[in-house]
Parts: sequence; structure tokens; C-alpha cells
Amino acid sequence: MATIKDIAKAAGVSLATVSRVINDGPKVGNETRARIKKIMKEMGYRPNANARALVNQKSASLGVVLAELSDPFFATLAHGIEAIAREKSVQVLLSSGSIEAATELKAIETLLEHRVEAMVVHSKALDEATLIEFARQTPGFILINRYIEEIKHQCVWLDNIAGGQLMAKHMLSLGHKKFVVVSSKYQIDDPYLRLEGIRNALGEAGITLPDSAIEYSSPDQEGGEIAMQNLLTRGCEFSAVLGYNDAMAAGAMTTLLDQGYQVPDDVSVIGYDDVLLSRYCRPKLTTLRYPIEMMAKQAAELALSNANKKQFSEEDRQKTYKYTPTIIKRESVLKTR
Amino acid sequence: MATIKDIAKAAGVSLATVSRVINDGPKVGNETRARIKKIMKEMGYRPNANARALVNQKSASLGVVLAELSDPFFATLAHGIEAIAREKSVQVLLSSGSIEAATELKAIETLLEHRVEAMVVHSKALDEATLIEFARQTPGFILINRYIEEIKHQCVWLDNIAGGQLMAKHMLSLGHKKFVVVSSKYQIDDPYLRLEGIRNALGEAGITLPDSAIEYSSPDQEGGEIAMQNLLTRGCEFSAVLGYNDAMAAGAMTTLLDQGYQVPDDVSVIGYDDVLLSRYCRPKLTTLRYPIEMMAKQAAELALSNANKKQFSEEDRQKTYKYTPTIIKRESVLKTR
DNA sequence: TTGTATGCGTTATCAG
DNA sequence: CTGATAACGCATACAA
Repeated sequence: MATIKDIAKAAGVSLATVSRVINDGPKVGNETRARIKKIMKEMGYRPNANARALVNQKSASLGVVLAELSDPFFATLAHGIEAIAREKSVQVLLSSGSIEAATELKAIETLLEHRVEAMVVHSKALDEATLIEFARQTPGFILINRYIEEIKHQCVWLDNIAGGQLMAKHMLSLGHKKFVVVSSKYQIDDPYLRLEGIRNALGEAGITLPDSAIEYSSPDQEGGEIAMQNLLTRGCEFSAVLGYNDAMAAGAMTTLLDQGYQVPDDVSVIGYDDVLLSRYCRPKLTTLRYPIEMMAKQAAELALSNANKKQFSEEDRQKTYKYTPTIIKRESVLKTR
Repeated sequence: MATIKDIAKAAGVSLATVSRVINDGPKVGNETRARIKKIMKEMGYRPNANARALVNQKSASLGVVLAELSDPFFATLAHGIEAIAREKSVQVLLSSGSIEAATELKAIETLLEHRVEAMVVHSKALDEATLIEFARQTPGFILINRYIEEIKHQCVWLDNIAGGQLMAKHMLSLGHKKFVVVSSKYQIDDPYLRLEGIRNALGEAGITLPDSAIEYSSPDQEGGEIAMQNLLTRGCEFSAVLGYNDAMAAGAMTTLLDQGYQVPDDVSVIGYDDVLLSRYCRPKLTTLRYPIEMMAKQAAELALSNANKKQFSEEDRQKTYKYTPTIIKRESVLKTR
């Protein structure tokens, strides 16, 4: 592959001159510039991004670590980030990787080795201390979907407690009194926070949620189906189902329909996330909007704009990037009879 | 950020020695090695991937260009590639970007500037000549979901004609005689090839598909809804709907259900791709399995294994990576009454 | 306006 | 076993 040197030789000029025309540098004769450009084209010259990154001490690249690309939720997240990256002509380096601490750590470290200017990280498994450490040493480090007090100015997150409250209150306002929850079995914050919100709201209405009314399973459609089967088998009585996410809610709905229940006439079901699926399934799922694409864009912008900060001002440090879910009414929820 | 030089100084040894312990080089004293490792840990040393790439003339990275990450189909594709990349400890550089020739070109060029070792490219808009050129100059260049004769050994693709035939034949075998197609309006090969396959199969059965039985729209759920509305408005009669993909099929189904048709009792609907959605929607969609994740993995492996080839042998050049869709029977297709 | 020289962080080839 | 030193491709301060 042709280098700057090759084309300098071909043009009979020095490296410096060529470098100048590449970077639209200021002081180059017009005739020379044109000639060099022509030669570059002819020889198919492409600047070497690695060499550039080395000498410039920065790389015009954005690292992204996600849990699971095949999940539509993450795909949307990635999409938001990618849009910003393209807008700013920044290359994205992607490292997806399960919800294991070791994998997440490896992903972040690899990205750091590539000297990405900034990174947006979705990490559920890594402990706070580790993440705080990374955030401190890399200003362009942004956590998405997780809140850590010490580095709150580097967190873009959704208020899951408010979300839990919201879904419960919506059901309460329609007269529902008997609740079950199909929750995620993963030992991460999200399900606990949502549950906490649900319990808050129910508590205010004088309702307590027994442990037997909660079933934990994998956070996908199949998990939802299984959880609902267990609830039914156990003889739970309820008119309202609160899903950890849309997939679980849809799965629960499938089981209910298969068992002859009418949704929403007999039982109301509400999801969380508002992914595509919630509009596809039948009945269409009433759910909570998780503005993940918007959040992803904000995270990417923040990461990139923080990248060159030497350190955060006190004002910066107080900033916060909290999002709150809103309810999307579709067809799966009705007044209780 | 600490460099190799810093830690050499701290350890009182030369750069070379440090470099050796980093790369597990052969000739270093055990005591020295241990001491240096300790210092590296203390100083938080991280090798600079850019510098490495520069001197090694290769980067242990895989470029990926996709059309649209938020589409579940591409998300699955990306997931397959990512799995291989992780397995081989290769970093993936992602460039997604609409279906415009200019964007696709830009994406490929950026990746080339980063000197990726290999790349898997999903390109619908770029012309063959350009792609052939890229493929020729980069052995690790693999096209996915596109077939170009001249570089067939660098293409991993699905036989869309066979797919079209298969969906039509399945309907024919169930007694259907009146067909409509909801197709994609994009001017790319896929819809035309699928249509060609459909026409082939129908032709063999003595059925011709009038242009009025085909409606072109955007290849998503909304497009499917609109296409079906148009078909209905126009007064088309049919018992079988062939969708360009699952989203369009699901959209068409939505419209049908909304209009009071029973699926599959009155009308049978078949999709294409077998994305998640086909299992979520109601009735569950009968569709064609597009083994995209498997294909993506193959493409990634091929790209990486070709990366270091100086040139392709005659034998290599004859190889071909064609996949054929298979039918997945679910609930949206029934014998005609 | 153009050229020379130096360094970015690493690896690899030599000598010691 | 270890240490100089020359690349790798590029940008830039300093000269000319």
C-alpha cells in the first residue's frame, strides 16, 4: 500500500509537502497541491489511521461495549451510537460480550489498548469500584443504563424505580388489585429497582406483593411463558401482569392466551421497553417507553465531547443524565371488571 | 498513559527487554520478567494497539459494514460476526450506513484506512466494478448476501431465487391458486430475485402473476400494512400472500386482521428471513429460514483466514459459499378451502 | 512556499 | 540473557 513517502517521491517533493496537502495544510502552492492530489489518486493512496493515531495521540474512534447485539434493545442502542459516530466522522469499535464480568473487563481493556478517544459502556456485571476507576482515568468514559453515584456525571440512565411505580400506578388507576410480576432472574440492578418501584406504588395503595406473586426467569419470551405457567400452576389469582420487559410480557401473554384467558378482558398485561415487538404482538402491548436510542445518542455525544477534557469542573461533576419512562397505551391493558 | 519506555526506565532495563516480556519473548531472565510484570501492573501499562499495528503491518481487527443496525436481521448478522471475532481475539470495527452507494463507499474506505486485516461487507448499493476492485486488492474482503460471479470465492450468499420458488411451491402444494406479493420498493437485487423465483414456480403450475398482484413498499411492518391496504383497495382476490420479509408479512397480516379476514383460515401469509418477530406475532408466521447467523460466522471466518493470503489458488477461486433457505411451518399458512 | 529533522510506541535485528 | 538502534507512516517545529 502506497505511503506518503512513495507519493512524495513520485511527485518529486518532500514528505512534509505531501502531508500538508493531505491535511489541507495552509502553505502549499496551488499547482503543487493539484499535482500531488492527482498522484495520490492515481496511486490509490490511503492515509494510515494507525500511524495518524500514534503521532496525534488520538484516534477519532469511539469504543462501545454491549451485552448482546442480537437483542433488539441493544441493536437500537448501537444504532443510536452509530448515528452520532457517523455524524462526527468517528469510527466505532464494537465489543459485545455477554453479562460476565470477565468478558466485560476484557472488552473495555481492549478498547483502551486501541486508544479510543471515548467509550460508551453498557456494563451490568462489573463492580462499581472497577468502573469508577475506568471512568476516572478516561474522561470520555460514559456508562449507559447504570447509575453510580461517584461518577454520576458520566452516567446516562433510566429511572427504573419510577418505571416500576408507573406501571403499577397505571394498573391501580384502572382498578386492578391483584398483581403478579414476571421478572428477570439475572442478578443485576434493573429487575430489583423495577420491583422496588412496583412495591412502592402498591404499598401506597395498601397492597403488598407476596413473594409467591413474583416469578423469576430468563428475560425473553420463553422466560415469560415459563414464568406465567408457573404462576398459573401455583394457582395464583390476578388480574394484572407486570412484565420485566416486553419480551417477557409477550411470553406471558402467549401462555395466557393458550390457556384460554382473554387479554385484556380477563387479564391485563403490561411490558417495559417499548421495543418493536410490543407493536407486533397481538394484542398490542401496553408498555413503558424506554427512550434508549435518544439515550444512546446522548451518551455518545457526551463521551465524545468529554474526550478532550483535562478534568471535570465542579459544575460538570454535578450534572446528571436521568431519563424517565413514560407509558404507551396500546391494547393489552383494560379496566378490571 | 505509561509507555514501554516509562516502564523500562522504572525497571532499569532497556526497551527491548520490556518488549520481550510483553510478548512472552523467549530470552528473558525469570527474575527480570517477574519484576517487569509487577511494574507494568503497578503503572497500569497498556500496550498501544496503534503502535503495534504500525510496526507489525497488521492490526488484528475485522471491519464490518452493514446497512442498518436497528434492523433485527442485521443485528443477528452482527452478532454472528462478533462471536467469531471474540473467539479469535480480534477487534471489530463497525460501520453501518444506510443503503446509499456514497455511504457504503465511505464506510469501506474508512475501514481500509484503519488497515483492518479483513472485512465482511454487506453492500447493496455499490456497483459490482467497485466491489470487485476492493475484493481484488484485499484478500480478506468478503461480501455477504450478495453474489458477484467474478469474485464468487469471496461471496457468502443466499439463493434468493430458490427461496422465491420455495415459498410459492409451498403455497401451491396446499392448493392455493390466487397469489399476491408484498415486495420491497428498494432497487436492489433481493426483491427481484425472490420475485423471479416466485414467477418460476408459479409458471410451472401454469399461473402467471399479474403486475397488479404485486405491491412495492418499504420493507418493514408499516410497508407491509400499506401494501396490503393497496391490494385490498384495488379489489385483488387472493388466498395466499407472499411477503418480501417477515416484517412486511406481519404488517400485511395486521391489515388483514384489522379488515376482518381470518389468517390463516381465509388467507395464508408467508414471510421470509425467520427473524424473532415471526415467532412473536399472532398467528405465528410461517416463513423461510435465512440462516444469517451461520452465514455471518462463515463470512467472518473466511475473511480472517483469507487475510494473510498472498493470492488465491485456482482451487480457492472455484469455491462457493451458497446457502439455501428452508421452510419453517408455523401458523399463518393453511390449505386453501 | 518548501524541505529537514524529530518523535509518537512498538517490534525486530543486530551486537554484546 | 540484554541493550542499542533502525524501522513503521505520519505530523510538525524549525530552517531555508
